[in-house]
Amino acid sequence: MGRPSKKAERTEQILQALQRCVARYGLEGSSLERISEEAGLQRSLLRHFAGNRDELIQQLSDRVIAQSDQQWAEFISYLPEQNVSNALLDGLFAEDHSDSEFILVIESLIFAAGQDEQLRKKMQAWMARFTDDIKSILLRDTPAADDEQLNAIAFGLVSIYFNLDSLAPLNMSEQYRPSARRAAELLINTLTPAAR
Amino acid sequence: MGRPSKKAERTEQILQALQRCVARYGLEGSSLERISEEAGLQRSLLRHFAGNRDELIQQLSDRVIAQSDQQWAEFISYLPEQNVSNALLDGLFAEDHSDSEFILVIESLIFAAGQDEQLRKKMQAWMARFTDDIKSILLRDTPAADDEQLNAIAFGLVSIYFNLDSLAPLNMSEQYRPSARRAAELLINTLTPAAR
DNA sequence: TAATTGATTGTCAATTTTGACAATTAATAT
DNA sequence: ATATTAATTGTCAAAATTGACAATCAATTA
Repeated sequence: MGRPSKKAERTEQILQALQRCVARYGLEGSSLERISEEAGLQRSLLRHFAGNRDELIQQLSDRVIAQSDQQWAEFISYLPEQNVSNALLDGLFAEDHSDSEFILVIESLIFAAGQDEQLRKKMQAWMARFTDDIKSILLRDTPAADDEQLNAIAFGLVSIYFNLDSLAPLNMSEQYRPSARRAAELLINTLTPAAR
Repeated sequence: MGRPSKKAERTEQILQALQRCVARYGLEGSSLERISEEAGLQRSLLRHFAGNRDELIQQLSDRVIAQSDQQWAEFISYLPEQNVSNALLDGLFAEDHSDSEFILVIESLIFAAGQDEQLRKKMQAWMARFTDDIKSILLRDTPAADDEQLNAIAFGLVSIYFNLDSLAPLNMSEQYRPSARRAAELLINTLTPAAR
């Protein structure tokens, strides 16, 4: 009995606000005041539902990583059996799929990982998963590919993908998107030149 | 007459400290306290020599951009006439040339540009210069190259270069450096496949 | 030596940020 | 209706951050 708990939805509300703030002002720039304003909740409620500052950041990183893993897994599961490289390009560089806010948060977390041992390990593992997954996707079209070359291409794709969204604060993402997509294409085609 | 001014050296001292702090804690995380500690000067002296917070950031961005332009111009001037692409790769991805601190500051500035009109314009121009310069370098080896492809490759190289250093907080730069270099090589070779 | 310029130190108040908790209000079950 | 659970509001103090300025000390020139 008793009043029903809103902890779940409130926490969601708070973490979403935190995510928006981090994408705009960075981790250090996201004061509890700003977050509470963004969430439309009193600052006391942040503490009540989500704990203090450290706990908030902890939860944010867990949440972002989990979200990323889930969306990425979903994306992979929908990839076609053949011609998977094109679908990968679409997924990474289609305008309507892009979520620069999300990537900006990831990058903020990577940056902050320099001062946080735990966070560093989390983000290291995340990054390794990401590149490994791209490698296995690429392997579907070219099972005999050289591993070193796969590493290079996977890293290149991740770089281009990240860099494109990291230009969002400059309002240059859309200007560079075609170049980004084409560069990624060029990279992939070094693996399967016949697929042109 | 009067006591000789140390403004020049002190300002240099302060901006170097600020640069180190920004690379580690980000712009918002670089409090005057931290900067003064890093510089080994009293906080009052920061204000005395370099002004308030906004002026500090202003000067940092001007300084970083000027430094970048100068070093980059120097680098370009030393490039060979032929086989320039290899020299470019060495310059961008040789371990001993790498200056991740510098790139982390650039990235912090790009991020902060989202909330600062002036800074945004500066960094937009900086980015445009950077990619344009890379394009003209690539043109030396392959004067007849397609412009769209050049744009793509230039953006790809910049992305790989940036991304590699942005992994510095994860201690993964060295792990990924060979892949980065090779990916860049693959991209360039799409322009001059004969040069393999 | 005296005057002058500027570095250096120290202090103070205003503002922001954070953490903690008490008091109140709302929703549910018995 | 009442007890219970938890959301919500409000307040307070501690700490951190910043801006401003006064006072002192150091180096130079006339």
